Amino acid sequence: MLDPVSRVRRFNRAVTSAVGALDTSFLGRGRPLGAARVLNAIGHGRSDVAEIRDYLALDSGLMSRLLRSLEDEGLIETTAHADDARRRVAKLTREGRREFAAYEALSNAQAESFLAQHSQADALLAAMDLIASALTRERVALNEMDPQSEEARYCLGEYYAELGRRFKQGFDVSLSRDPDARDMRRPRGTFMVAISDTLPIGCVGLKGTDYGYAEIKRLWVAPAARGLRLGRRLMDAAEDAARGLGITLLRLDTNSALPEAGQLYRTTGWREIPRFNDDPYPDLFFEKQL
Amino acid sequence: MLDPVSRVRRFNRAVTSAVGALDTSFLGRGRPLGAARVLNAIGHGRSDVAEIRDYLALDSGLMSRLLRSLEDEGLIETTAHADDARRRVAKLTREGRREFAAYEALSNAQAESFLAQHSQADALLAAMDLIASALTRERVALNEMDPQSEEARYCLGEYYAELGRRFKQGFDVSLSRDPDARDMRRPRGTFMVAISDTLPIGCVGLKGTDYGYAEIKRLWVAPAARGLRLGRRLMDAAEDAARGLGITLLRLDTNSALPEAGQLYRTTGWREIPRFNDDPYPDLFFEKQL
DNA sequence: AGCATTATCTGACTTTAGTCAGATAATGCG
DNA sequence: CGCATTATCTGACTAAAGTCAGATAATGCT
Repeated sequence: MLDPVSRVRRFNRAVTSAVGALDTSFLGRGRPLGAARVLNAIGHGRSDVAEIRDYLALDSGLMSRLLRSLEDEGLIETTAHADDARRRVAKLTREGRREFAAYEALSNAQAESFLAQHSQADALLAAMDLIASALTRERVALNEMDPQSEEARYCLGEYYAELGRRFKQGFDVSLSRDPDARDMRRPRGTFMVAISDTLPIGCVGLKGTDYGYAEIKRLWVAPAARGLRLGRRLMDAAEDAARGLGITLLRLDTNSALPEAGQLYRTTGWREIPRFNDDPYPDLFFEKQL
Repeated sequence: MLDPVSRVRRFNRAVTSAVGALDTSFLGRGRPLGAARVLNAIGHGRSDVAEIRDYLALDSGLMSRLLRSLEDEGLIETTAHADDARRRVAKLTREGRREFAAYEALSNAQAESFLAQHSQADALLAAMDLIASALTRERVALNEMDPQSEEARYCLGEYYAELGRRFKQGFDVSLSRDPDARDMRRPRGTFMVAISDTLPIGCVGLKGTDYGYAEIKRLWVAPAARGLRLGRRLMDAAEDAARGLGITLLRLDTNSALPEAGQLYRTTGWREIPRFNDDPYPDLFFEKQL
């Protein structure tokens, strides 16, 4: 009744029936679920037929027929791939875009009505983020992105907000040594964002310097994604990128108010060194030889 | 990307594919999903054919055929209902119980492996409870139960633990006037447990006294179920039960460290009165004329 | 008793999903 | 160039799910 396994199974049952209702909504537009799923995959930017087939785990014969039926409806057009005429590329027609928008509106309305029904939406959303992150853990992509991209800026904003909450004295970016975006772009450095199904849930910056080492900056993992060893994955990726750039020495600074960060560094080959900058926030300094 | 609707939709996607995997596990025993679902419904105690059909939303023709195929496999037996020979009642045979147990083992193993894969299981379970409660809110049953039943004792244990956390001085049941279970059984009183799909998520006691009034005791709502107005439902049910028992005056005591409780009482027709007992914990006393 | 209602069953469908063995055409590579 | 490989398509299936119009028998109600 109250053991963890029962609780997981209760969640499964609750969600299965809710998701069932969600699926049937996709049937509200007079189209079989398979065709609707393909249309939506195309609408969400997947154009390569093989990619869609792979994503939706469809047999090639079935896929071909579904594409044909969407073509007959006038919702998509397929053309040969520019580089490889065996492959086909699908895109929405004007009418297909309209139909896709209708599905999007349906999904949005469903999500909105769910939110409207529940007063404690914040707690609910946090719980949903946590579960979604856990379920998609193995599908988290680490993408190199511009430090001024929308995704990167979102992560940094969350990062600063968290520092503000966790430092006794708060956190003001302008007092800190905010790294120049140019130092976190190739060839001087890089910036990586962990994306879980479109949602940014973590980041790390590699900042080039002129002093014979590079710095790790802005390591952040969304609260909903903690415990999934994402911090370690981000650090590994940053170190790999550094090696690729010919960097042999890394440094970073952190604060003892972030014990999980210090713990991560200590267990992954970093050693504590004396202060190497005059930033007012950090009180711990590390170095790692690659 | 980060708006609430996107977050809900991300959760839906994550859970849909996870649930898909769950469904296919039901196919591992050489039986179509429909038949497996019916077998499991019967195994979980649903015996009335009409009830199962309703629960699984099956057409009567389809249902009939699924029952036949399970009968042919020797997993179930159907008999006419004792009171109404038109209705049929299905129950598992010995072999059916064995097969059902195999499905149960599969589900448990799946839940266990999910838990094993995730280090922060406590946070994950709390999030799952919250979501499951929200999704099944309209299906929460208020059952009259013995105050010494397993479900009731679970609720009371959680209730005491929460008082311990929220009272500055902690909470020790033995110092409080722990109501005698007999006073919370008919005809003197009653005890109700809110059950969401097998999980107790709230309770309330109605305690009879010899002083011309009854008391409301042990009103508790699980953290995962707050915000769903369950406290109000429990109170309404307790008041209804009191009316049914011919009780016309209710009293209760509470503590100002539980502001949401005081708020609930004040907005539902209770008025504050002077202390009417010598229990060391409460500092607020209410009364309501029915 | 007579008649409408109800629960289930049966037969005759259709639709959707999925499988599999080739066919066709483009590409990569020695 | 020739041949293996690859991506897609077509035809010929099967299985599962679902629909619908009666048939059958028990029940409720007057």
